[in-house]
Amino acid sequence: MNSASVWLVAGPTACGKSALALALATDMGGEIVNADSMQLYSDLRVLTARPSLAEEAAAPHHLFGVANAAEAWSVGRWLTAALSILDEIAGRSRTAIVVGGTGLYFRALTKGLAAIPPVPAKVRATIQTNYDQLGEAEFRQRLRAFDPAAARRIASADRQRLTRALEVHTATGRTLSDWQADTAPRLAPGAWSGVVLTLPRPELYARIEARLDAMIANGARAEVAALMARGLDPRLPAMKALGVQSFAAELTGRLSQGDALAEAKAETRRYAKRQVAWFNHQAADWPRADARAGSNAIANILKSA
RNA sequence: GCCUGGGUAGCUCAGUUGGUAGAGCAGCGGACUGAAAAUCCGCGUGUCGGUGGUUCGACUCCGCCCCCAGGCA
Repeated sequence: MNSASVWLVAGPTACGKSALALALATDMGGEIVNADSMQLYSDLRVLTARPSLAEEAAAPHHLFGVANAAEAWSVGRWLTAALSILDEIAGRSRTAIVVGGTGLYFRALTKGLAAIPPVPAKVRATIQTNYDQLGEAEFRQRLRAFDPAAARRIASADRQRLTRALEVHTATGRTLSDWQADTAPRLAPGAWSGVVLTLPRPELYARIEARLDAMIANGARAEVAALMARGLDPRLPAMKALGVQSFAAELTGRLSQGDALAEAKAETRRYAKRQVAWFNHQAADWPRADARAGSNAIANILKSA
């Protein structure tokens, strides 16, 4: 990347990232790139707190609402799309402001993602069946024969990672550990600067509370009803967006309105906590900034980093 | 004012015949390479309303006081 800058703005949900990104973009004449795994999908604008049409009109926005809930995007797919957009923005000599709460996406950008080819659906299905038949202990035993490092490293009951490891070996003939050891950053180390936004826990939780209340007032329930009416596979990523299951349960009468909202709030708080833990440990070397600081203060941090 | 039932974790509650207490929810800490708003691991956080007494020992028994919910007045 050349002299044009790439700014990465990370932080927990509801801390004010989008508003800040917009302020930075208008101040700098920059363009915003989404780094949020759920704002990728077009179906849940309200529930995923995606920028409004008016906000999107105020500055160029990329990768927001570009996917259909029926599709399953992934870090890899996002990374490819994001890199090509960053390239275009650099071509215009403008500042790219990559904003979102998905830590893994930032990691893929700054530390790389192993170049593992897509695993065929057939292989995945076979491995899932294997897991069901063998049970965790035996499955792990089988994985150990091919990829002892992965078998050792993956925590107990972590089916998702256990099956992924065997899927990769089956599909590529090379172990996941091997692939992962062979990973390089996609953004050159000096070509970007990042900041992690922080907020005191009580303040963050208060904002989450207010945000969920606002979502309800803005039609989140209808959005979930429309999504559920499509009868999509519940395992699709978009179906796992925070609140979808809770409000769907409310629609079928399994949860009361109050309980569904309370559950969605609790899940969002736990998510925010996981994000904070991720950034604290995976992006420990990024500068921090209070999310309430103005865009000027944050722009200065990004410029000097 | 009297009667009854309660006051135990942030909340709702459990606690056998006296041996300093435990569940759910909430919360807290952590892991993290293609589902990552995912997936997973770990942790009870407590003047048992207060105060006297009985006892080697009281959340458990007794007295008094305070608070809450019902009932009678």
